[in-house]
Amino acid sequence: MNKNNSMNYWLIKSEPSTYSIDHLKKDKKTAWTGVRNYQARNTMRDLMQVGDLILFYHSTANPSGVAGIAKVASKPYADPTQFDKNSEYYDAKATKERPIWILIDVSFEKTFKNILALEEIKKHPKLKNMVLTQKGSRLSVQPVKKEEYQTILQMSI
DNA sequence: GCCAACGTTGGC
DNA sequence: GCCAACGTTGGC
Repeated sequence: MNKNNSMNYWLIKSEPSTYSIDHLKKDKKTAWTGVRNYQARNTMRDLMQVGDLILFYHSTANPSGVAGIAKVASKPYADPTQFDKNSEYYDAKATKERPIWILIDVSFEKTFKNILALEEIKKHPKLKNMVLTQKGSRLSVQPVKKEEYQTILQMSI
């Protein structure tokens, strides 16, 4: 567990055709279901803390980019879809006693006036080392440095 | 639609 | 434990 009380920053990806920032705005809060990657799971389980701020990223979109801000709204708990036989995220190896997939709730914070396109993010010298802009990076839940977060916010105005 | 890069699976 | 094959992600 992360014992340090300072705020951390994150980025989560979603395809807007499946779940966009507008969906989150309408729902106000949602369980971030369906993450089936261990590294992303570990980030949600071990590192994210209630109140941390999250860049909400639209992938496979026109354009792809950061669409707004969300917030960590719960402690980690078992992703209910792993137990649901009718869900595309069902995992036969998971049990209630030993869940495999852990998630957090995310709540809506704000939508950017304009999507901050990946192209713009890649151009900015301060964002060269973001996990997002690394070649081949596919992580759907990833850490963002405070400086990177602040740079993104400034660019979004 | 293409395809590079990545993570996972499973044979050995 | 290695690594080829496969499925997925996600930019373009």
